[in-house]
This record gives sequence, C-alpha cells and structure tokens, in this order.
Amino acid sequence: MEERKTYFVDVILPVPINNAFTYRVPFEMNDFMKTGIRVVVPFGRSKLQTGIIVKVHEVVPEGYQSKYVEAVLDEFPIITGKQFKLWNWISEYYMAPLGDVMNAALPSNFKLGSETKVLIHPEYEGNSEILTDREYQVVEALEVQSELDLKEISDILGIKTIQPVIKALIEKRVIITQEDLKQKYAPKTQLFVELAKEYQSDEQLKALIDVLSEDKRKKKQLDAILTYMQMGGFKQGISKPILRSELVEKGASASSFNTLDKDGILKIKRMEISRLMERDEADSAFKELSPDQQRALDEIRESFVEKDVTLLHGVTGSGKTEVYVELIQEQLDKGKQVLFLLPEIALTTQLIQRLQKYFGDKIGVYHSRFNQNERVEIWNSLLHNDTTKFQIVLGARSAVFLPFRNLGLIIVDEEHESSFKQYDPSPRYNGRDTAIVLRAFHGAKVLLGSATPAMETYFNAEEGKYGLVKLDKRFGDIQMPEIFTANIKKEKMQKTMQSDFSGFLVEHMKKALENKEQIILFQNRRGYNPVWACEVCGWNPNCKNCDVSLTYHKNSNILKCHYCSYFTPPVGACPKCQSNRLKMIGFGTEKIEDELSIILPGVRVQRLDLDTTRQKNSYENILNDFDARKIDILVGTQMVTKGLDFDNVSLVGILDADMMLNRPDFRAFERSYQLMSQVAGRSGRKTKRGTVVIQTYDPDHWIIQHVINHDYMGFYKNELIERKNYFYPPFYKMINLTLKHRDPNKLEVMAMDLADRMKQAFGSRVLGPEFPVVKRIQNSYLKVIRLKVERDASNKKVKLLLQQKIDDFYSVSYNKSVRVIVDVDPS
DNA sequence: AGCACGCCGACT
DNA sequence: GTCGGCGTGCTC
Repeated sequence: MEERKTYFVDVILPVPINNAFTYRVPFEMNDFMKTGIRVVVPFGRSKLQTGIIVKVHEVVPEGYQSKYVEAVLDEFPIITGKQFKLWNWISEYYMAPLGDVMNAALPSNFKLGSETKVLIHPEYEGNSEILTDREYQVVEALEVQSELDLKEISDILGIKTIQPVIKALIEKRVIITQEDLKQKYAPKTQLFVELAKEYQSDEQLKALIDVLSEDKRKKKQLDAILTYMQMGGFKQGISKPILRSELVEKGASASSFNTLDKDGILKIKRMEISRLMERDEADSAFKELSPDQQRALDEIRESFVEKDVTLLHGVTGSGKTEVYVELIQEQLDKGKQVLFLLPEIALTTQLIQRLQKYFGDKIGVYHSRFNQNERVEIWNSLLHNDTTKFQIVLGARSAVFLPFRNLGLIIVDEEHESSFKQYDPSPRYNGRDTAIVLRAFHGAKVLLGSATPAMETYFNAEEGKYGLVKLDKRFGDIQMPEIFTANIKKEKMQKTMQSDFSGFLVEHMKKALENKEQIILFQNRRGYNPVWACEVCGWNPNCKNCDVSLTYHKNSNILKCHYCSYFTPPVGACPKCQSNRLKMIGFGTEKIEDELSIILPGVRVQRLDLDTTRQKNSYENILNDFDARKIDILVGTQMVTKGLDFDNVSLVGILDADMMLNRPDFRAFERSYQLMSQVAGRSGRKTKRGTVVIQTYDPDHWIIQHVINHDYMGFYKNELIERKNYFYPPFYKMINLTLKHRDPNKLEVMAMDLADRMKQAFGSRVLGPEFPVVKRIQNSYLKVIRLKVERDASNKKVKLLLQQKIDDFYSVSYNKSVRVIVDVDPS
C-alpha cells in the first residue's frame, strides 16, 4: 500500500493582502498540484476565489485549520517562473500587495470572479403571506429576472445592509444562493471545410470530379468543390481547412457542403480561429537606412556589447523607427522575442501600421482597447512558446506581464512619457523601469528611445550606467521647425489679442490656411472654460465632493468635475450675491474651437481630447480625417503631442505655455520642455520648414528659450542643477504617501503621527505633511508626506523601514480608518 | 477588496 | 424596542 501524503499549497488571491494563503490538498488532487496553476478555493464565509499556487509543500499550518482546495483549473502552469519573479519584484519595489500585482498582470478572463447569485427556491410555492415587504420585493424581482446578484438586490431595496433579508429568505426556504463561477474565455470557433481523407489524392479527386460532373443534379456540389480547390484547399497533395463562410462568399452554396459532408466527401469541422485581425502579408522590403541611421544602428550594437540598457536620443523625425526595425529583425533571426513598449495613447497611431507592414502577423498588439479574448490569445501563444506567431509584442506598460520565453530585446519608445507610470489602481509601477528589471531575467537588452529623455534616463546615460547613442538630424535633412514666441502681455497692452489668440498667431494661421496647409493647436486643458466666476463677489462653482472648480462643457451644457465626474447644470445668477454678471475665465479646447470659427470663418476645426475620443474608433477616425485633409485645424490636449506624423502641417500653436510652466510639481519644467518640443516636432514638411508659435507672458523663460533653440542639452544641464539643489530625482529617490480621510481634523492628527514616525527613521528626508493641490476628492481630504532618499541608498532597507513605520502607525487603533497610498517613484 | 460583527442614533 | 448606518477586524 502506497503511503498517502498530505500536501498543502500556498495560494495568492486577487485581494490586496500581502501574504499567500495555505490550503490543504484533497488526496485525489495530489498529482495535479503545481506552482503556477490556478485553483478555486473557498475564501471568507462563503465565497470562492481563483488563486494561483505559488508553493506546494507538506508543512502543516499552525494556529488555524486550513480549508481544502475546491477545484483545479489548469493542467499546466499559466504563469512562468520568470513572471513570478517579476511579480515579486514589483510587489516589493512598489510596496504593493502581490494580489494587486496578480490582478494587474492577468487578463481578466483568467480571473474567475465568484458572485453570489440568488434564485427562487425550487420548492417555494408562492405563499407570500409569510414575507415582509422587503422580502416580497426581492421575490417579486426574482419572478421577473430569475437570477439576481447582491448588488442588484441592494439597488432594488434601496438599502445597503441586505444580509438580514437574504438570511431570512433562505431560512424560510424561499430563495437559494448559488456560488456560480463564471469562466469567460471561450475560444472563438468557426466552421471550416476540408476534403475527406479518402479523396486526398489527385487521382481520387479527379475521379470524384468526373462522377459529379456527369450528374446534373450535382452541379452545386461540383461548384462547391471547385471553389474549395480554387481557394487553395488542396494543393500538391496537401489539404487545408478553409473557412466555410469564405467559400459561400465566393459563390458556393452553403447547403451543398452539408450534403457533401453527409456523403463523406468533405468534412465540416468547428475550429478555433485567431481573433486577431488577419494581417497583410509581411512586406519584407525594408527601407534603406540613411548613413546617419546606419551609424546609430552600429553604435547601438556596439553599445549592447557592454551595456544592457542603451538610450537612443533621437530628435523628432530622425527616423528611430527604421533603426528599431533592424534591431527587431536581428532578434527574430536569432529566434528571440521582442517586446516593444509604447505609451497607451501612441498605440493607435501610424507606428503600429508601419511595424505591421514590416513584420506582418508576427506582431501581436497587447492593448487595453483590445478585447480580453485577444489578450488571452497572445498570452497563450507566448506561454506555449508558439514561435510561429507573436514573436514581437507591441504593447502598453501592462505588456511587461506577458509570459515571454526568451526575450532578446525590449524597446521602450517615448521612454520619458509619464503614462508609463500607473497610478491607479495599485500596483503603482513604471513600465519602463519594470522592463529594465524584466530584461535581467532574460539576459536581454533594453533600448530606450526618446527625443526628450527623462532626466533620470539621461543622467544614467551620462553616468555610464546606460549606453548613449544620438540621432541629431531629422531624416532626409529636413530642418527643425522655426519657433517664435507671441508675447501675450505686450499684445494685451496693445490690444491686439483676439480673445485668446495673439494677433501674431492669427496672422500665421491665416497664412497657413491660404497656402492650404494644416494647423495643430495645443492646449493642455479640456472643456470650455475651466472656471466661471462672479464678477461682483468672485464666487465660482465648485464640486460638492472635491476641492476643485467645475469645468463648463458647452456641448452638454453642464458644469463638470474632472475628478469625480459630478455634474450640475450651470447657474444663471451668482448664488452668493444674486448678481448675474458671471464671466468665464481661462480657456479650454472646447472654447478654442468656438472662437476659431469666429476669428477664421469657414475653417474646419476638430478637437482631439479625452472628450472627443471616448468611443472606440473616434481617435483613429479623427486622425484619418485630418490626414485626408478634411480638417484644417486640429485642437487638442496632450494627445496631439504623441507620434502623429502628418505631411501637411506647417504651423503648430502652443496656446498657454505658462500654465504648464507654473504647475507646482518638481517635474513641471521637464514636462513643459518635453511637451513643447514634442508638439513643435509636428510642424514641418519635406520641402518646407515648419513654424511654431508659443503664446506666453514670459518669452524669456529659460525653458522656452531652450525649446526655441532645440537645445535639449542646455535644458538638461540647467534642470539638473535645480534638481540637485532641491534634492529631487535623479539625485534622490522619492516616495509619496497620500493619506485619505473624511474628517480633515482627524486626518491632520494622523498625518502628523505618521510623519513623526517616519522622521524617526529618515530624519529630514521626510517632508510634510501638507495638502496637495487638490485637497479633497470624493469627499475625502488628502494630505501628502514625501520621502526623499539618496539614490545610492538600499532600496530594500528603505522600503522595509518605511513599511515597518506604516505598520506601527496602523497598529494604533485611532489610525485604522485612514487610507495610506504609497507611490514609489511618482511621475 | 468583500463581508460579518457590533456599537450607536432615529424611527415604528 | 429595532432597523440600518458605519467603524473594525479577518480572510488560510
């Protein structure tokens, strides 16, 4: 008799708790337990959860009775050891619970949620006299809609505490609950047609065709077979399944396939198909590199001999993409995988199309706008090491979580972009920095690309930690655009402003339009007017949940909060002093759009911002329209700065440079320089030098001067001094702690407490607590404590110490109701 | 995170 | 009295 061993598994669950949970393995499951597979386990009172096994062992847990694993979901691991290592790193470095990391990493179709469903008890006979009003309401609803979840019941009853009602109903045997697990991923299948085995030879096929052509009634069947052959279903003795729908489209009758199937001539079968769009055949005709690009490519290769990370600092329009393409191809030839990271928004642009043109369906695009099943398909393909597809993955930051098998190269394009950093929800990780860690697990190389590298990145390159390669010239020797400033202060005095437009900019716009050239206007603000204010008493409408002014949105005629989405109709008179002299201050994209139609009648204007791109394809549609020159002026927020290449844009206007420069944030100057340089880069054509107009009160500002001179190095050196003087990155690493509580007085006390505890450990490296720019969001007050530590300090020690201080803080019962949000390396 | 338990104010 | 709000603690 073989000895029966008792196993336990440690499971991580998608809950924000830092430890794994130990479950006992039923004997019959002993052979199936492996790290990396998913199991269903009971969690809490009656909930089932899906978790991932991280350890199989025989250590009997002490102090509690472990529950049993309920079900096994996978035969083979769905995550790799390398992925798990990365999860752990993120969890430690960004101080996030492993459950949160798991949540971010897995496509949601891998996560089975367990939801309590309420159903009518099969033996309930409708005796409603035993029910209270509330209970009756639930039963009534169940008669209409056979299944309800707890949230729905809460909505129906209009109360939050529904547990007593449910409990009573269960006891009265009126309803039952069903813990039903839902697995959402089902491979997409379609009907295919294939020649039956018996006919898979030229002679037999010929004989078959002869037979069919003799019988006039079998004309349809013959046609169907001929269509199948035409589509390449049987070539050189090899048969291939063809989509039935495609054959029908080509004229074959659908019913004749059924007959052929019955007669055993053809087989109809249901097969899994790729959800990812069919791509054009790869276009292997690569563009020839310019001498400059070739030099950069050689330098990168050379740099990779010694350095694992290299920065490609290439001005806008210098043709970084072609260099990327060469490097990617090199990896493919070696049989290695490539990860290409881009900021979320840039993922919908021309770059993808260009890369798809080069690499065809070897490219997988991993993107939140894509549906979940497509994500699962890329995941599985990588997991099973299917080298025929997706050797290149193009994705936003979350693509670092994919199960790569042998990554050779990671490219992070636009590496300076702040959107590589996730803020909400936890884990608050930076995709670029995570990629550099992932690199080490695979022995791969990382190429960071940017025209305006992040301070940290350039610093690392200068220090020799990263390699550095430059591309200083635009491709084809196109000139950098000529940048002018429009002095708003002066123009206001001379009364040459036309509402928010300087006379200088208007002149340039008119000239461009006369030449049938297009214009991009950049305004870093949505909505119509950020603020309505009363001219008499200065009152302005605020959000009732947050400490911010409401923004007027003209299309919907509402005042809206950008933090919590609260909205209200605009008021006619000032509620404070009853005056009706309400005036608009400031300007957003929507108002600009309006004013343009007055200043430049007949001009075709389109906005490009979060509000106009909410629908799935609207972003692409707007860009296509602009490309097709159906739009004269594109007015946009940050979105217009990213990776748009249009040949006919000769003028770029930056409407309010000061707003960017004056933000109270240590990155304000860096951001401003990057944004202005990036938009400026949108101007100019092959044959003509582009123009940029920056509207500002302060044309002599050093940032603006460096933008005008296209002088990244000047900007960098100057900013680096500031960073050093004020103890900011890259010299110091920052960790921000945000405390959140409904009661501002309590918050004050608790924030002081936490700051004091931190000061015990870190001394003067702790700053604050102070109110952030927005003091209240969704009825909770906020306080921020900042920690700045020397860059050579041990990450592990700092975080351990900080976590200890936070734990101490939380162990005091007065502090338990506050939320502390930790943001490591805030962007 | 969800969910149960338990303590308090505002109603039948 | 008790219903339902909300704060607190726990989940293998």
